[in-house]
Amino acid sequence: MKLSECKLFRNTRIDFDVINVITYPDKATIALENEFSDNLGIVLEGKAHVKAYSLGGKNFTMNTLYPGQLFGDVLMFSKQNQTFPGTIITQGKTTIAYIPNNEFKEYIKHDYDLLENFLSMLSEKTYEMNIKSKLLSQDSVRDKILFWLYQERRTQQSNIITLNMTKEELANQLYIQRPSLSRELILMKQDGLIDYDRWTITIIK
Amino acid sequence: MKLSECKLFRNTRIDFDVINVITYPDKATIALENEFSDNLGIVLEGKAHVKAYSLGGKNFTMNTLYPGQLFGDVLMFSKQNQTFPGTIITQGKTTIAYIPNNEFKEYIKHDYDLLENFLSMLSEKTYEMNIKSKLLSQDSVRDKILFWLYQERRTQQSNIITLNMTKEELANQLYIQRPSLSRELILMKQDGLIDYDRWTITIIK
DNA sequence: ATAAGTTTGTAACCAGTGTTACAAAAGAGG
DNA sequence: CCTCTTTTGTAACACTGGTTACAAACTTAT
Repeated sequence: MKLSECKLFRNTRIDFDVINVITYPDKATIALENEFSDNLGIVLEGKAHVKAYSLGGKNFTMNTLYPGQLFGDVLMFSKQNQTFPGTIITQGKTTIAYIPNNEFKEYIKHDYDLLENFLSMLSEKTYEMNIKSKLLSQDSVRDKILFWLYQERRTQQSNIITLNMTKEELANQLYIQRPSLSRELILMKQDGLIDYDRWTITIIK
Repeated sequence: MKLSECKLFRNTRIDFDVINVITYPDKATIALENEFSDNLGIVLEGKAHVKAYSLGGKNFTMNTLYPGQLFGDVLMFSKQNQTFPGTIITQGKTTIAYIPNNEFKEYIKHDYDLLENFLSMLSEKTYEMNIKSKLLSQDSVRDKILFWLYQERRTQQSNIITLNMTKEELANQLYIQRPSLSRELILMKQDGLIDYDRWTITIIK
């Protein structure tokens, strides 16, 4: 993805030539949990996980950054000297563009479209996190599955939910264990709530 | 709290006379989950809970809004027609100021201090939510307590954590049950990790 | 078609925590 | 000082869901 194609720069007139771009190999650590940030990062190619460690020692993925998405955005304007909530690790060869915070703040002062794009992306990030909190707050495995299904029904506009991932990955997204997911899907099928196969889950009622 | 004292308006020159202010009684519902928003809301007096219902039927408090804090901010700039993540309910007599989205967007275009304040508040909200996600991701009651204690140690700058709430409220904040909290605190005391009484918890190691 | 690798289903076990109910302690008010 | 209310401790129980391990089904490559 080119910088000019990023949502952040839609309708804007930034001189992209001066922006620093770095390509990382797989599994590269590009920012550490609790580290400070001087730059806005924009993922151009590949993807990166934001991982944090729970006190029990398990690490969990807080967020996955795909091309066009930002990191360091939340830290740029918070006045309390905050730090990265998790370690950012590339998944496969990944290209990142960096813009120093002070430069970006100048851009934003003089380009209202850039500002609107930035605000919009920040808001959507916050919204996503809201949804994640809600998911985590569901208190049984079944409720987590249902919550996820209802979300997907809205975005996929269908009762037949297509899984674009393995059950293992789905379990990760739901912050539950794979056998627990398996067990509960079977029970839900028995209860007539859903039907499912390898690639889809159908919401019956 | 006066509008002029709100963090949002620090160093700004807004004409506060034109802003609509409403005072609600206790337990008033001022916004519904999944409702759209046309206004930025600013809490001036009292407080309000943002509550959502889990599928199991339990309601849980996602967030509490205190004087100076905003709601509807995340919805104003998100382009995907998003809605309130929870129902907003006053706790005690509560005063709210409203600014229509389109007006606020005009203000922000022409007042960089207002913009910086807004961005800063939005970022801090996102940061808070990050912390909440991390808390929810801790996988045992003990880890949740420890996570909370470590957070508090940072903000209170002391190993002696002052509770400004009952154990019941603390349990709510940690999304666990009060007897579970009680039980685990006793075990942690036995294990020599903490000491505690009604008003404080002391981190020993 | 066969073999190897991956994904999913299945079962048994049990630790952790929600639930409930009651007792004890602390605080508030007269 | 006594009573009433709120907060906290305590105990027993049930049950969800994590854990582990293995089998079955499905993919993929040769």
